[in-house]
Amino acid sequence: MGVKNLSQILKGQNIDIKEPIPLPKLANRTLGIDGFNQLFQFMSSIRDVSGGSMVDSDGRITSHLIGLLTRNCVLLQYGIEPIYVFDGKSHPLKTKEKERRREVTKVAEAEYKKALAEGDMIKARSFGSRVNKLTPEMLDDSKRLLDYLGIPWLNAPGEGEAQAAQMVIEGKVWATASQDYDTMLFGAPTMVRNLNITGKRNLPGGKVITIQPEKIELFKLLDTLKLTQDQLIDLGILLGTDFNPDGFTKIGPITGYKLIQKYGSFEEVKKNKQIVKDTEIPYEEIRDIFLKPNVNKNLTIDKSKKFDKDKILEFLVEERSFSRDRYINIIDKTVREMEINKSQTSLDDWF
DNA sequence: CGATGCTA
DNA sequence: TAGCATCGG
Repeated sequence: MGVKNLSQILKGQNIDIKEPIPLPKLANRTLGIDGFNQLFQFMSSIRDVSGGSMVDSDGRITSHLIGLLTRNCVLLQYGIEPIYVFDGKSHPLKTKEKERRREVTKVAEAEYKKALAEGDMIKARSFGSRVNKLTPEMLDDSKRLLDYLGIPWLNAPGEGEAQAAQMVIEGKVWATASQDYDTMLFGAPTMVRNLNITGKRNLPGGKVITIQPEKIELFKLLDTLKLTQDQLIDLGILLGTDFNPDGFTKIGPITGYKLIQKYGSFEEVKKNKQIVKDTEIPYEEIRDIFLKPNVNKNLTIDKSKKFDKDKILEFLVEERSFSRDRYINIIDKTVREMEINKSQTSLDDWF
């Protein structure tokens, strides 16, 4: 989850580069979605009362399937075309970050079990949401459901985020749908934030704000921050990325931004700033992860699969204990809306 | 997460 | 009927 703090820099700027974009305005747009990222979001938010995952009658986890079904039905109803991109092999430099995440999961799991044993459901829920493991079976389930939903998916050779960005660059998809700015470091010209969180969201301190999807363009981001793409990447490295998760002590978004503004590049910051001088990181290699990412170029997206109501129901109701009554409405509505979208599109083509 | 139910 | 709580598997 590197360079998350980048948004804090933007808050200090007078220009607001975020452009609100309501879901209907995304009709007929193709969005590249980081599959793993999305599945983890579903895993942590879709839980039972005591903080556990949702499971079918055989004990297999279904949280990710509930999320995929409901989320994508809404997107399809708006005529939005999601494409899921799954991570392939991660870069060796990401090992440390992956170990850190594994450790967080381990601690959360222990605390979760402890809270359950003590009957502290508030605590159990809190820690349970951090126990997220994605098994190969769950990944297979997800791809199977996407097939039945008629949603294309593909396996990236490396980072899913990087592959999605490449596809925006090539014009294969209109934007990446993401929550953090990593995708911008990979050079995606357009991203959509908050695609997932519609409506109201509770903030710490009892405040409630209304969240809506917003479009962010790379050129506006660079213009506003007066940075080049290379400098944006260097700034990311100063703040910490997945490939140097610790960043540098005492360098947060404000200081990091000032340093890049003042010195122009990571090398120059390193020459002049003691803490950076003292910390050994393979910054050239990290740069290359963003500048020459491990991606497939000019790949063809398989759009042959169609939304198949019967297969969805067969899979989820027969195999995974879903209630037909509960989900038939959203499925039928999706079929209806997609028909309307189709007839409108063909009408537009005619005239 | 998003849909639905309950309450004032 | 808006706003919060809870359910779903």
